[in-house]
Amino acid sequence: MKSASLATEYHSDRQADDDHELASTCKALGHPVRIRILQFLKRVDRCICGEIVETLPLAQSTVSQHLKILKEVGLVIGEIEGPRTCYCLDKEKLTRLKKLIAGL
Amino acid sequence: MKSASLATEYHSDRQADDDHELASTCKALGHPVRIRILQFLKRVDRCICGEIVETLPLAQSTVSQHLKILKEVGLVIGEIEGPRTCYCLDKEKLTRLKKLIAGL
DNA sequence: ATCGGTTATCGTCGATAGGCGATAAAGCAT
DNA sequence: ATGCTTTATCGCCTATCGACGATAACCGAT
Repeated sequence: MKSASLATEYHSDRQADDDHELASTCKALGHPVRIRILQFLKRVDRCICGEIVETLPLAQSTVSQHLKILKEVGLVIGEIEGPRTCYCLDKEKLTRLKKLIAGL
Repeated sequence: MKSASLATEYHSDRQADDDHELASTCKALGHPVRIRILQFLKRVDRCICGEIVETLPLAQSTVSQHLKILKEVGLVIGEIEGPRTCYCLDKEKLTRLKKLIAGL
């Protein structure tokens, strides 16, 4: 059961979904360390977690948390390769973000 | 006194400033209500606070807080007009955001 | 089977975010 | 001066964030 609220008066459900997607993606980008991680991944294309940890003045567990957040919104993909995890950007998701931002 | 840390190894100060600007701007965008406010301001160009409150299912104080956050990062400008405040987008800041996002 | 290397998760802590009602502040009108 | 309208701020509460160390989980090699 879904009631129309004042808040959706001017917005289709489709639009509301976009709003939430954009907000949650931006929230994930709302920390300088996570921006750095994205830029690093763009430069190196793909790398294992340990390399990312080396570039940052943070504990391994903290970096792993940031990577988890980026994974949850789909900006980053992590593939398990034996004992390690290989990370890379999801370029499609990044493109979609750019499109949503450009529409503001 | 500024020491070079491992974290800045691949980043100029200029780049670090951009990272922080982008992160804090994205952080401000990281809530669906604030996305809605920006879109509403785009549609109506400019309006007083009360009109924004009417479009949202939130208390006036809550909306005022969201507007404060958008003002702090410069996405929104608030001009006091007598007893009320007139809000509008800062299109230059929005353009800069789009540029920074496009560079990711 | 155990060890070494790598990454994810847990638990904890202080700080911040997000919501609200109540109240202050400011300008206009009476 | 008193009110009325509008907006900002305060205080409170709960929930989430961000950092860390410790530990678990996983795999490959010995």
